[in-house]
Amino acid sequence: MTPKPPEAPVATDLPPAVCVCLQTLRRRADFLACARARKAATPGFILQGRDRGDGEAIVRVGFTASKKVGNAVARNRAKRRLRALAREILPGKGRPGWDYVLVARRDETARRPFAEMQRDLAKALEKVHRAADT
RNA sequence: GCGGAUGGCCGGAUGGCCGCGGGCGGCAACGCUCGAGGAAAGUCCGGACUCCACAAGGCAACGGUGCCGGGUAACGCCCGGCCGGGGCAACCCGAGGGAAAGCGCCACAGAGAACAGACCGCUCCGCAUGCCGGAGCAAGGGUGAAACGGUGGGGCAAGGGCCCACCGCGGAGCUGGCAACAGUUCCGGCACGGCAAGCCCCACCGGGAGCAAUGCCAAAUAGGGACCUCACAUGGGCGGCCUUGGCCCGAGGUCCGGGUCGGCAGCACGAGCGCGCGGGCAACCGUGCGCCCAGAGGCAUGGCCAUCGAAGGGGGCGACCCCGGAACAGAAUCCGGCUUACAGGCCAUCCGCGCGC
Repeated sequence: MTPKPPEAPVATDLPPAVCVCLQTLRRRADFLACARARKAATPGFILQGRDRGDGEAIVRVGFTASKKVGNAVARNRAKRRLRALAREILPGKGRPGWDYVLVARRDETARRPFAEMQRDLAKALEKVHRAADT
C-alpha cells in the first residue's frame, strides 16, 4: 500500500470552470471515422481521435470493447474504467470540436494502475493533436 | 468423535471523496431517493402479451409426451406413491404404455439366436467288434449380453412338464387401495427370448411468428389524391384523319392518406415479495397485515482511498505474527421451470460405526 498524501486527492486538479459537455458517440459511422483518423497506442488502451470540422465546440467520446477483451463482465469493467478516465481528463485536455474513441485491451485495461492510465491518456492526446497540427 | 445421506441458505463488510442511470421536488443552483443475479447465462420446455391465419367440430399428416394420484395459468416442471435395480442404512438411480397387430435387427463366439438345433456327449440294438451302422435323448460340458422355464423328487435303457411339489408365467375370482399396484385362493399347461432411444400401434397434447412483436404522434425532401384560384397564351400528347369542342402535361394555396429520420407507448403493481394464521404428509392453496423492489436504448449500477476481512501460503512449542486478498459471473418485454458454471462457508434433519454415562 503506497501511502498517499491525503490533501492531494486525484480529482481536485481538474479545471473547475470547464463545462463538462461530453457527449457519447452513438453511430457506427462516427466510430469508423475515428478509426480512420489519428491513433495513439498505450499499454492500457488505444486512443483514436479526429476533428469533426463541423464548427460545433462540443467534445464527444466513444468506447469500444470487443469480444477480444473477454466475456461480458470483462468488457463492462473495461468500458467503465475508460469512462471514468474520460470524465477526468477529456474536459481539460480534449479539444473542442473533436471526437475521441477509447479502445479497450484484454486484461491491461482492467489491470493497469489508474494513475498511470491518466498520464497515458494525457500523453496520447498530445500525440494525436500534434499529428493533426503538422 | 469419525464417516456418510438429504434439504435449504449465504456467497465479501463498513465508511469517505468524485461520478453514472431512473424517479420525486425545485425557475434554477441543487436536494432526496432507488439502482444486477442465484444463476441476470444456455435459449431447452411451458405460459402471459401482440400481430397474422382459421374461427363449431371431424379426418389426415407432422411434432411432442408416456407407471399412478395430486399441484399448477401451463409444462417435458414439482410433490406424494407404485414397480424394478443399487446400498448394512439414511437414501439414491430408472424416457418406467404396447413385443400372445405387423415389419425389421440380434455383431463376435457358438451345434443352434426364433415357428429351433446337435459340436463334445449319454443310452439301447445290430453285427463284419470298428475312428462301424441304426434308433432314441437334450439332462451334463462348452459359447454368448441373451440358449426355448428354474430347484428338488419320482420315473426311465438313457432322458425329457413325461408326472408331482414349490417358484416363475398366464387366466379367473376375492380382499385392501381413488389408482398404479399389493396380498391371497382356484384353474391351466409349459404354450409366450431381447430391442419400441429402428419402424410401428395406442392414449393424450399441439395453428404460425415474435417486443427489432405491435400501436400512436410525426419534420425536411421527393412523390400520390381531392378541392379552389390563376394561366388557359405558345408548345406537346389523347380520341384513325381534318375543323370545332373536350381532357391531360403548368404555377400558387388549402386539406387528406401513406410514410423515412426522430419521439412516445408497449416497459415493470406483478400467476409480485415478506411476515403471521388456517388447510394439506407434501408440492401447494386460502386469508390478514405490511412493502414497492433496476428499467437503459452506445446500453447506468463506476473510479480512487481508508478500516476490517474468509480460503490459501510461510514462521513459531504456543498465544500469535507475516504474506495474501475473494468463486461463477453483468439485467434488456415479463413470468414458471429445466440445464450448465461456481472459491469458500453456514444451518437443519437423518443413517452407520466408535467412546462415555
